[in-house]
Amino acid sequence: MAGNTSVPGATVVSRGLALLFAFDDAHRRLTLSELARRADLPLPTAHRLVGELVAGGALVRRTGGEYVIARRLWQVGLLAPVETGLREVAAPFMNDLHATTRATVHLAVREGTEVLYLERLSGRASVPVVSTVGSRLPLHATGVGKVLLAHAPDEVVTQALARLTRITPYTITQPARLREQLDRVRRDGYATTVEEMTLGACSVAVAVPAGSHVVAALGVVVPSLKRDRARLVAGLQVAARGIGRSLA
Amino acid sequence: MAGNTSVPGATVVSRGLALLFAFDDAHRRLTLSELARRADLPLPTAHRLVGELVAGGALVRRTGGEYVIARRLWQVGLLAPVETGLREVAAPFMNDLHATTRATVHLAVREGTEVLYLERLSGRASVPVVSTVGSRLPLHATGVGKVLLAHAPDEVVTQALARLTRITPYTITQPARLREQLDRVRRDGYATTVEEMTLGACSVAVAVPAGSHVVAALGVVVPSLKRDRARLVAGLQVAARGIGRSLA
DNA sequence: GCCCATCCTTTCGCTCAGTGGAAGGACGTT
DNA sequence: AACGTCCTTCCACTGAGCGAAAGGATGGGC
Repeated sequence: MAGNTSVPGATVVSRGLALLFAFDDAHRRLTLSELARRADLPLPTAHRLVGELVAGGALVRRTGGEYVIARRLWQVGLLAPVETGLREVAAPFMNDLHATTRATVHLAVREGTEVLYLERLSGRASVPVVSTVGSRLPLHATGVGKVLLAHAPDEVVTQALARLTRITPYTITQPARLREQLDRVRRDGYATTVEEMTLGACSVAVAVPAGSHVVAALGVVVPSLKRDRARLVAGLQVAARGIGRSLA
Repeated sequence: MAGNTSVPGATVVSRGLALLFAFDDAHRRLTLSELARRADLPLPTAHRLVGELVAGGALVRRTGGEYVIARRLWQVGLLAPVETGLREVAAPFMNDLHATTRATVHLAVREGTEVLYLERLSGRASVPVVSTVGSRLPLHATGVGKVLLAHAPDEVVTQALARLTRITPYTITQPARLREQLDRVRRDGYATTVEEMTLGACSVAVAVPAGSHVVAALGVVVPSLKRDRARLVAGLQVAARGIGRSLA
């Protein structure tokens, strides 16, 4: 009378991956029951699969019973061809920008309706920065996100405008106001945010062109825009144009 | 009369992972049959599992039939806690070093009898550099490797000396000669290589201390050591000491 | 002390997902 | 036309995977 009632179409592989993909930037350590919940698996099943993932070197169990992604998976993940050319070309320009501004410098691309951070150079730690390389954030609340959205197909813009999540009191949640800002971004050639993602952090970003297309966005995070917005914009544009030229 | 003859102790999960771990720095793109060979699986089995890995977003099939690690796995891999504290602390010091030397700068730790590269800042591209972040190389043929070996337990040294693979004509393959060099590394406080890993590339490296232990190595790669060995050693030692102090 | 919650672990019999030999197809080389 | 290598599909057998249920372990509230 016993037996299984497993969801049809769910292979062991897909379940194993569901467990791995249960981790994200906000959940780098998960307990067994959290994993089971997030991967939508019965606890005993999760228990066995997680055990196998640990045995296979994909996860590590820490003292305390929390699981984290193993070093081995880090090594394998780094083999993925994620905008390799772009990142290589951008690196020296980002270094220069970082050296002259001392700000946090970001390189990001659009992935659906989110920004995907490809590269980051941390500035003096006084400014809080939430983004991490590999992490994704909504397009409407970040400088690089606004730039990417301003150059995205209409379809994407519509989709993004439909769900303007409030993150701080300053996050723009009115579609009309964001539309207006996107127009301004296209006209002025740069985007800004003022504490829309993180309190105490402002940002400036510009588009990285390749031919006539925009392939990425380059941005900096600073404590305030009052003083040197113009200088930052100029620096960013020099770097972005440099990257664009090197890509051609 | 048909049936299976699957290897005992091999779960689906372990096989899936074997397929993922079939990728390495020298094999970032693999065909189905290469995958099957490297993971030691029958072709039809590999075919099905790889299909599931693709469906699950862990692999991507490129036009031409080659598989590569998917972007999604890159994102998950980056969540692994791989010497996070060390890398964060080291970043600004590495930036400074990179700015003053214009050389390729490396941060690495020992993993068994290999060097694991944690961080890299590329210099002017004229010098060939094989290491990548996340990649591993033998300890005896790299600057950072020699430093790490010089401060490794005897057991590890013995193991490493037992297999001194020749990589270039200048690779040190005589145990006695390497032992002598390791003594010198401990005495002088730095290691060098001269085209022992890559023709046309030399390196200098120093230990990163944390308290009385060595936790990592910091190195630079340059086209030649003739001119500015002393300057490089000085720069490296300042940076390494800075990192060590910040870690305490 | 006792209860209840939440976590993790193990057991166990059913059954279907996983298995891989065999066969077939696509392409290129000799 | 005969061989090589690659990829794909088929299919009958079966043991690997399944998860409800039960059993521990721990911690907090009263």
